[in-house]
Amino acid sequence: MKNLELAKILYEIADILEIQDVQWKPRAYRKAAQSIESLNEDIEIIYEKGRLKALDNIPGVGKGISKKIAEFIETGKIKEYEKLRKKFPVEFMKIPEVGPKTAKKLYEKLKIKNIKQLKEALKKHKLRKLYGFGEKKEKNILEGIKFYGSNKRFLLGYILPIARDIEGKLKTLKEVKKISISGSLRRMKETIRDIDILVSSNSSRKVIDFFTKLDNVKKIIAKGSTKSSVRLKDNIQVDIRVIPDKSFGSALQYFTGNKSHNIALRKIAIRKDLKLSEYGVFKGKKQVAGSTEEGVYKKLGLKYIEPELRTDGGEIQASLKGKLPNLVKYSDLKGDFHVHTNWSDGSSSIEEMAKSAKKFGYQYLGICDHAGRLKIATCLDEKRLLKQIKEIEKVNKKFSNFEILKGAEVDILSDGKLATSDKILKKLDIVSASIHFGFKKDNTDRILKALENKYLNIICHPTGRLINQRNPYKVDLRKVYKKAKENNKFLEINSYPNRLDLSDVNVKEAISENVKIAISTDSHNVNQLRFIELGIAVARRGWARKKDIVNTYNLKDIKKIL
DNA sequence: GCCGTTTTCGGCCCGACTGTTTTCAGTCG
Repeated sequence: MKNLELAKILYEIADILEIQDVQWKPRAYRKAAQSIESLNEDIEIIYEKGRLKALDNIPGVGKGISKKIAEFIETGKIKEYEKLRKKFPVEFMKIPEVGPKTAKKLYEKLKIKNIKQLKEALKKHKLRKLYGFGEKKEKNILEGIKFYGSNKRFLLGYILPIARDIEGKLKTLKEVKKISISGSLRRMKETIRDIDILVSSNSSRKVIDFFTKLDNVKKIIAKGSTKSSVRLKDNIQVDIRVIPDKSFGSALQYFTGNKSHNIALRKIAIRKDLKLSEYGVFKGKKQVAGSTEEGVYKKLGLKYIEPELRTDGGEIQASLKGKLPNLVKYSDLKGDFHVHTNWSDGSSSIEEMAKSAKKFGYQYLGICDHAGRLKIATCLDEKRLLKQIKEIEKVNKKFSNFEILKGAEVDILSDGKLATSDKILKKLDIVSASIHFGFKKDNTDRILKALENKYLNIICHPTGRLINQRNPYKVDLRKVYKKAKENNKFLEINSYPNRLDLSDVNVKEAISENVKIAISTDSHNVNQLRFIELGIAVARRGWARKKDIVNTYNLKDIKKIL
């Protein structure tokens, strides 16, 4: 699967074009890149099935970019990109604080070609000589380099399809008896360092040979008779381990982890005069469990623990006492509350989004385009919002057993007021509100004030963090939980891969305060509806039950509640 | 380079914040 590799190239083309002060194209390339990294399907398969026309159908991809994608799939390269990357170092703009103008100056005025040279130049204070550069800027760029260098984890949402693709290919081998993704990926951790795959088989060599020859492998790091590691072209490491079938359960348990969960289990085994390893549960030399995970937990006197809970964060005690939560299931959701359309910064139409949501098996879809007066992301002003309400009413007539909920994602202004007037909000089925600026302040009072608005339903991405990019703003969540509970408001788990906000830890706190949670994707095109599983995973990692999640309610009930 | 609310040509994200050159350039969301 080459989706991520291709997306990275398109992002880099955008950066270089921006350095050259090319108008509009950077935007187009970035939009296409975003769209491609969100795809669930292998871009090569899309091309194989539908050629250029199918590529052109991807939101944000048109005549020009689809040709470049085809070139990439057929030759492994994009000529234009190869040409561009010779003109400017592609890495510079990935450093926070370094934008197109700075990147250009570094290269043209100081002849700096890579990050190593940039570090040296910073040490020698060479940047100070440039117009507009001072002490602070120098310090900020240094910190930016540090951040960029330490940022080696991949986002769950973009890794899952790649891992499942590999899993699917391995499954076609007749030598593969059982197979599972394991490690942090199976625990659905928000970021992933590598992909771990576990296979049971009697002919491990054949499995490993096949694995190391997968078409996207860039480098074989290690290859033995039972395990192997490779690096894919998009730099993700994949580890495979092949074990005998009778040990599949215990190995899956072991390789799923996490480490301290495993240590705790082994201690329990010792107390019971048993031994637990990846090969099984043993009484003396006799294997007494290990072919299934359930069997392993049972033998240790534990109720089965879902992978998402395995953090040694109280799940083992809960399991011993039979007090594990009945977690919300991936199939429990009846709708999505927060998606965008081409009325604001999304790229699919209202009808396209609704059709896809219905195909997803949903009963409802909340369209919450940006609304306000700030004009960020082509916000809807009140006039256009009213017009969109009319349009949704019209589109709704085309559906049965499904309803588009009229909504908006309204900006929370600096004083905590909402950017759209109550008169308009009153007409909506669902009102979401978000902080989109002022991240450096303490935003507690601002959110508390917003929670007082009588038409508000949901606070979106309540902490504002962006994984690997931006820390959460200051906010006293305990006060937010309390007020949300009092005023009957919901807090969002935003499922977008780099948000996952609230986080698992926050969710656990919130539901212990009896706050209801809304899981939404914040989709900007039809392909992003799939992100919902990331949000559900966060909920599960936060011990949420079905009743804690409002979009497990059916259409009739949710309309009443809203 | 993409796309279509009215548009197949002509729009497309603008304001906050930071740091520095003290009046605005650059970055970010």
